[in-house]
Amino acid sequence: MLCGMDPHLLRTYVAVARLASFSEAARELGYTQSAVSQHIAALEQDLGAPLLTRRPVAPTAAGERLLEHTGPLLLRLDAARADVARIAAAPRYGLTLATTPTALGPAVLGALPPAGVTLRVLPRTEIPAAVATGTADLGLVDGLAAPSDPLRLTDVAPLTTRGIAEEPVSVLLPAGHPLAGRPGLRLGDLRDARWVDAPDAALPLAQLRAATGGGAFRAALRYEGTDVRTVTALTAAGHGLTLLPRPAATGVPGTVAVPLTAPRLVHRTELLHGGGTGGAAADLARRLLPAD
Amino acid sequence: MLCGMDPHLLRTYVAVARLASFSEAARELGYTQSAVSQHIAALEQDLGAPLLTRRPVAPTAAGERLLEHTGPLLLRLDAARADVARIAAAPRYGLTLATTPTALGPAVLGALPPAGVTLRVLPRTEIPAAVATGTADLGLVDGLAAPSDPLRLTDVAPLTTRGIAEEPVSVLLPAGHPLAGRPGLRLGDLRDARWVDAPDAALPLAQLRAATGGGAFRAALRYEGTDVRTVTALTAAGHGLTLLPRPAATGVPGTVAVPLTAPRLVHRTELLHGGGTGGAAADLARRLLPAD
DNA sequence: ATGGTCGATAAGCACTGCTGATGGAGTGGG
DNA sequence: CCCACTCCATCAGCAGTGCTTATCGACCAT
Repeated sequence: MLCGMDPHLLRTYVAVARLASFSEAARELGYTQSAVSQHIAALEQDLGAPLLTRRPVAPTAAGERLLEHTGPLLLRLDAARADVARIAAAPRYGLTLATTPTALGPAVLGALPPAGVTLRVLPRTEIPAAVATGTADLGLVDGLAAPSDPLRLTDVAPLTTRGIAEEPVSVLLPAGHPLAGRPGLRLGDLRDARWVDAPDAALPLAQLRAATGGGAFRAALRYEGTDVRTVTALTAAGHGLTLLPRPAATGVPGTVAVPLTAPRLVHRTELLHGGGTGGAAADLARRLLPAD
Repeated sequence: MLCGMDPHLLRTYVAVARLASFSEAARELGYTQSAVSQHIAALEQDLGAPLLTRRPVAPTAAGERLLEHTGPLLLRLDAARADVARIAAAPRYGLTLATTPTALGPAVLGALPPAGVTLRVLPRTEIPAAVATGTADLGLVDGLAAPSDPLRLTDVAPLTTRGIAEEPVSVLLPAGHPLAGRPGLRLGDLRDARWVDAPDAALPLAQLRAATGGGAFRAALRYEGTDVRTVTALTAAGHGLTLLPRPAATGVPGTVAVPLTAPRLVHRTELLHGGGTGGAAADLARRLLPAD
């Protein structure tokens, strides 16, 4: 029998689940349909439970559960391979920095070397994975947190993480908004506000909810993408408020940025990198760290 | 060639690294020494770097790095298998609850059903693993945290985690200690104190360091074990102070428990369980949750 | 020298895991 | 109603894998 929980089997399983088809998965993976069928059968026998319904092909309850595991699992596997391989490989010249759009503050931009850096803007959740698998040499993640509290990141691999900046948080309002004149806003003032939920371009409402213990924030509009400009334009046009770090919120035409005063939250930026203490990546990492 | 990053290969690798011997590892795994040699060779070729020095057998830099990955990786694999298999398996009667010694407060003890529960006291770090792999149905982990902050647990698998209690933290002092008369203690008062570091029987000093941003606490004695009684006895005998949740610290003969007033930290207890919402485990979980 | 231990390597072989072919079940069209 | 088509399961066959046994070279202690 095929041996239990082989990564190969898991990969074909996720492919089958994703494509909802044995034959399609076989084509994608370069196997025969027969082989895929045998892979799934092996997995099901090994785990003692059917994972997929056939006709239509869809995950069973057990299969759903397995799918929740496979993602992190395969990711960690790739991360491990990449991490070890990185030690052996010749140090690349040219550095890739994965970042969220709002993490790129003036401090970071100032510290970048004059040439040889590739910036890659990614959704928040993909950055640890990118650093772990070596897709990027360094990562910048930001988010809402209580002052001096670290961010809560999914750990895909043993990564080093260090806070490099904390900035005030601002609420971005359209110029004519009734609250636009205030010197500061408490979250209670915004109980009835409508928000633009742009988790990968601004600060995610989900983090606001988590940090404050879960008031309901009504999202008028959801924006999926990484372009801050678009989101501020949406706010200016009255589609809803946006939460941004202060540097990113100031000076946007047609809007007013008002500091969020309560609860006490900060926009925190953290630097992620793999283990090595040598090489261009570590150099840049040191330059990004606050002086100490 | 043996295919890359097979769990089999990883397992033999960790065995070899742990035993520092190919032949020993072969014996333990039920292979031939030859097979083990081939496994390691396959891994090294796949990763493109030597992982072990021979004679003496010890991990290289790359090997050390790999070892950091293998633990969580293999754990997650077992967790996934166990989690999926659990759905299929007939629900066991008899419930296992993995817990730290200090997490067993009166609230928990009161909620336990009259019979059919196995308690298993484990080191803090092993509890998530035990729950994930199904060694235990439920887990109780405790630690120091800022009020209403969740604990920072290593995520081995998608586990549900809920806070079930927060209690004050006390410093346990021997009866004659100069500070024993105080109504409350600030951490600054204890700058020069000697501690008993008993990470698995009391509250770990490491967490105190992490929560306060890293003053140095001098450990006079380190205790590795899970018996609270022994640790309180050590403190009574003057070997150093101990940090305990208040319920566990009160009424210990020969000692005085003084609340820690600053920084504002609490002893937080969290309940861990796997996914299912049915079965005896979920019932107990519901009874342990605070009324809401 | 020499016996003993350790890991690397070669040769051989059983069996795994693939392919290709066939079968049964469901589906849509004429 | 039947036929053609698609999909997955199953079977047989075969190449290649990964194991074992056997041997070798290196190192160590006696």
